[in-house]
Amino acid sequence: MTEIRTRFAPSPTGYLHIGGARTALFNWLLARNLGGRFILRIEDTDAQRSTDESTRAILESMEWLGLDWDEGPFFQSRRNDLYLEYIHKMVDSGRAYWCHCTPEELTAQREKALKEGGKPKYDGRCREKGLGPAPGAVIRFKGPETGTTHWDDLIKGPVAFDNGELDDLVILKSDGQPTYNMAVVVDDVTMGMTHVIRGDDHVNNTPRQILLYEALGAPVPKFGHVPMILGGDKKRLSKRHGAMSVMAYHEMGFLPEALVNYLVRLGWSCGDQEIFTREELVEKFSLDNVGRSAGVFDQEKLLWLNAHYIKESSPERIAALAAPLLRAKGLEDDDPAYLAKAVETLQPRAKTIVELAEQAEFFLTPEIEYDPKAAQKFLTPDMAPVVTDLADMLKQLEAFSHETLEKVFVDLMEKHELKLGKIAQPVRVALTGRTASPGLFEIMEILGRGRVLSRLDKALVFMNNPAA
RNA sequence: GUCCCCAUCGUCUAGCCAGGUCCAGGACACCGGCCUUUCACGCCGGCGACAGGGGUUCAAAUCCCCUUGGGGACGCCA
Repeated sequence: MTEIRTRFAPSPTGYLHIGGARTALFNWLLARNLGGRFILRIEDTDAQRSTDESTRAILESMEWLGLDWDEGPFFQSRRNDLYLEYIHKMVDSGRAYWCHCTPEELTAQREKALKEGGKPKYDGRCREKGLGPAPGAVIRFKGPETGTTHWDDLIKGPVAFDNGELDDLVILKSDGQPTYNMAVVVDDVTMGMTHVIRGDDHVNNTPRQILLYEALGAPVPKFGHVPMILGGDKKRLSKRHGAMSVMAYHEMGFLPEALVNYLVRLGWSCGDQEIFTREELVEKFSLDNVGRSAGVFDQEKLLWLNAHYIKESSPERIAALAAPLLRAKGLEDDDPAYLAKAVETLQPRAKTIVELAEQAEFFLTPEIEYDPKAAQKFLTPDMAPVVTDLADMLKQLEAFSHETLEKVFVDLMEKHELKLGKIAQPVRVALTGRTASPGLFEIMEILGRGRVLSRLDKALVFMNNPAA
């Protein structure tokens, strides 16, 4: 069997969104699974809406997700001569013709057809006129008026369209640019695509494109249409459902492997398995297990996967990801190992890097700020003697470790006849400013004697004079 | 309006193609419990679905038809 070739062909009219990312992922996975090649093509024939900034954003997103391409990126805007060559070849062979209808006439035609209960399509009035080029003229494909066009969709199975449903689509715009359908077909033919995996919203384009392949005498690739992603209200996913862009998820503190894992499982399955390494994905992916129905994007599940991958990652990696967020708040430490130690205690407690960075603040802040409620409840005058004792005992401690600290607290409990919980919470508030944190002995060991003592001192001041 | 596609717990899904082992399995979320110095993590348990109606068959979540519901497409956008 010859090497398969897949592609991802976004138009640079905005950032790479979740749906596009999944389409790219499926193409990438198919190519990697079958040992084929994955091509990236930028469809920028719409000069009005395409921007370089969008192209950069898309490439950045692809890279962040780890979807590397073997060829490209190719730009349609630089291949105009090629499209023109094919288009004129079709005119010469009688498979296409010039059309002089104005946009106004076409709109009128559509409205008329709609009123009569039909499909709003071009009526083919210029088909047999034998017109030539003219200002404002376009070239249309001369499609068959009878018969059916069908294909065996890799995901949906057999799909058939009546050719009578299709009108003569424009292949060359009046501005001299090819239309999407034409450019795509010429590209997919000349780039040797064997598999075209794209969004469900292209199903209606497929019969038209197949007709173009046939008119060009080119082999028709296999098509696979992946279902759309919907919002919670089952409507097509859009901005009002929340973040759409891949990089927004990056900024919200998601790990790329979490997004990839989530996206691939939205529409594809492999028995009951939920978590996949990239290697497993490449090994196990198959279009056979891609579902046919649309799926609702569920951020809760994405969050769960993200939490999972945060727990699984090395503290060093997570620390490196959180460091910039902390730095932005003016929190930094000369010793990267210190942050890594701190982060390690937070990994089972955070669902996003953003969340984790917030939780890590107390490790770095020079001055603890108390949550007012927490301070009021736990930093009470009656606890001052206990905290004073604790500080004294800590000063005399030889080794400042989890084990020795635990021993200190046991002694403290006995001396004051208090349960651990009674002592732990005030100390926790003193050290972190909050009532919830990683294990007390853990954080004390990491903070070190100096920070712990100064924070206890500050707490004592507060306890003895809560009004101030 | 016309055409195309889809239909299992709230959500993602397994099962469907090769009907019986499915009074339907897993995961997220939710609820309860355990663990515990707090919060998480983890572990255990619970709630919860074959859209409806006809067929075919000894037997249907699985096959066929209809209805309903949902989505998509009907551009000189891609």
